Amino acid sequence: MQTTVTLSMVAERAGVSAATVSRILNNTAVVSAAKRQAIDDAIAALGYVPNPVARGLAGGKTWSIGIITQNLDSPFYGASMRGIEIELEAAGYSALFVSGHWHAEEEARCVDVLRSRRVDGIILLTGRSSDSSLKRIAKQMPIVVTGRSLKAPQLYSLNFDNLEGARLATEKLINLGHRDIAFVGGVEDHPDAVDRLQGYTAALKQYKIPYDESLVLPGKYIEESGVLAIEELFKRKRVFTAVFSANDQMAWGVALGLHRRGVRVPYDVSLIGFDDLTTSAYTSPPLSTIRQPAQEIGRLAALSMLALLRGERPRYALPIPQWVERESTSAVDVASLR
Amino acid sequence: MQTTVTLSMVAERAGVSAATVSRILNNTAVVSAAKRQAIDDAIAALGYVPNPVARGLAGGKTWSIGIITQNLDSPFYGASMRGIEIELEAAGYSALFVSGHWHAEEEARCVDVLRSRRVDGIILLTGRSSDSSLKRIAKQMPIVVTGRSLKAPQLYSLNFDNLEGARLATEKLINLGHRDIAFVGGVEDHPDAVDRLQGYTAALKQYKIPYDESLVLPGKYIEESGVLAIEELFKRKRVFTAVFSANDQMAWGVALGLHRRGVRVPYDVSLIGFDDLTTSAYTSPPLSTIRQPAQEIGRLAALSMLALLRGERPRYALPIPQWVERESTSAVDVASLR
DNA sequence: TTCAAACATGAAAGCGCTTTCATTGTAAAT
DNA sequence: ATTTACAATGAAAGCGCTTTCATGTTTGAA
Repeated sequence: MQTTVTLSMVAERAGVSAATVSRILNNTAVVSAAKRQAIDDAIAALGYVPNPVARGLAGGKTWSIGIITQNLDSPFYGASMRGIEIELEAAGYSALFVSGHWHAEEEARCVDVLRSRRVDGIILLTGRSSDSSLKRIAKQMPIVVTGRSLKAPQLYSLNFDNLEGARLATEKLINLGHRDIAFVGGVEDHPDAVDRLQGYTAALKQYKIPYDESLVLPGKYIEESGVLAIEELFKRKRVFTAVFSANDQMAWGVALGLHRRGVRVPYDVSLIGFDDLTTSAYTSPPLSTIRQPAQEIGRLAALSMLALLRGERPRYALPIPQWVERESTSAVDVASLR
Repeated sequence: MQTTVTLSMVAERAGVSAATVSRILNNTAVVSAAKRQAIDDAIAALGYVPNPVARGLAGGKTWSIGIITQNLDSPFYGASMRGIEIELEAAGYSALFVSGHWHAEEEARCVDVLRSRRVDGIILLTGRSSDSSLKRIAKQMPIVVTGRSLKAPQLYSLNFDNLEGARLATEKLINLGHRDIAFVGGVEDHPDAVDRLQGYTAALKQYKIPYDESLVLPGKYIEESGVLAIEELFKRKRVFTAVFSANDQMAWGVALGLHRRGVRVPYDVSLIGFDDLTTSAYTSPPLSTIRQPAQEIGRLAALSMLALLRGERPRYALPIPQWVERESTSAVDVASLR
């Protein structure tokens, strides 16, 4: 702190002007090889590190980008954040994480905070804000959003095919002989929750299995919802041989609910989740699920932002949903049908 | 962006000088009530928001504090980050999260990044850096660390009593009649892992149970380690009726390893973890564990930092370890001893 | 060889704010 | 009434960097 090396000190030592040093730092003009060498030497000798705060003020760029995540402590978003960090750091940017807690209002405040911090762009991980408000933000700075499809200048969206993922999950269950498949849904007004429910019904229709409302349970994407869903299901006395949970966290809860009732997974009931969180490979039994590559989503979001920042149009797309078979699913055992 | 309101615009509208506005903003001098009112009005009318970047340059404070966590996607650190976010935001600070991945070297780089970003302070969550290097950092800016006990000016440490926690866990098992208690340890050169092993041996000694090396397994604090530990244990053919895992994540792996061998928790073997991650309440069966309040740790770390920043000496202490009984532990069943 | 065009570089003006320093005006002290 | 000491405020100098703008040099075409 006391001995902070500034650009002008570098300039002086190299015998050039501050402007020239800046030019080299930002690669913003041609500089003679001799001076370039002198400057590089001076930088090395002094151990100079540019001050991002000053750069921010002068150049208007802060080299920081804001990430609005929904929960800092969600396993899913954690992985995405990691992916973002990896790519952003490699590019010399810093990430400013703030969380919106599934609240459009709070999200708006997050945007304000980030804007006041003069971030160069915003990445919104599956937010609640309206499409139009996102477009408005995009008028001021680049923004990339996940969890929806949207087109606008300076705005890029990365959407996972939730419908297809859910369809695939249901289809797998059907192919294993299941007909009475319960569905535990996600937070109702999330687009992804809607898509997953649609995927479920699409598969049913595809295989000519009648849709039965009594097999569909509401959920909030947290473990507790899974437990409650099973309780409700038993209360309804509806026979089922399989459960498709709209995310892994709820599936863990479902497993517990089943366990409490003495129902064995997968012998009595098959269970499939959605997301493929790390932990899902280590539950007892390990959970079959649909892989949604959280970290990859983060990486691609960051890469897209970087492209936007360069003025390019990103060309990234998320991988397609993948079925991960583990030990929570098995062919339906006709004998054990209650 | 195009219409960014600056301090001088406020000053002009209020008919005062920029200096006076600044003084009010920072509460750094007495200003007559009339002007204060005029300025407040102008700020409201214009919707002025101070630019932290400019403030950072001019005042030397960036109102941001750096958080070095080990993994952005760890359930434990996630909760701590959340706690930090809550307190910091309330105080008008922003958090800059970077992760060190249990690498002293990487941690040092993180410190450099944060320093170059001119953060006002650093919170290090259970890092690998040496005590002396932390003290060196403390000479430049305030720092609070968790996971160790250390005293120095501008440095505050928040340590959880891992030894007592582990002793407590082991004691509970002993009180349930267990004598052959396996221990799955954490990353060897972590102070907390060392403490937890010591807690385990302390309880053994306290109850006059001989320490048996063949019951002690190495681990890396990740799920996989738990699975491997059980495999190793069976390979060793050592009888055991309980397992104490040095963290919850590994305990989940232990549960799976046991499940694979057809061993039932808690009927055949009792299992206890450490941390009390949210998910542990929803495993099948729910995991008994020692509660380490991750979010509270984060909150207290942030609060301590805020105190340090004010030039005060923090007076916070972590809660003592708490036993959380769920369904993975039971009294030893003499009949089922193999 | 000459002149315009292209190039390399420095001086200086900010970016939006804080903070010293100097200057008022005013109340207290003589 | 006059001096003295503050209290309130403004002018201006930065904080460390980027970016015009202007200037002196080259270069290449005529």
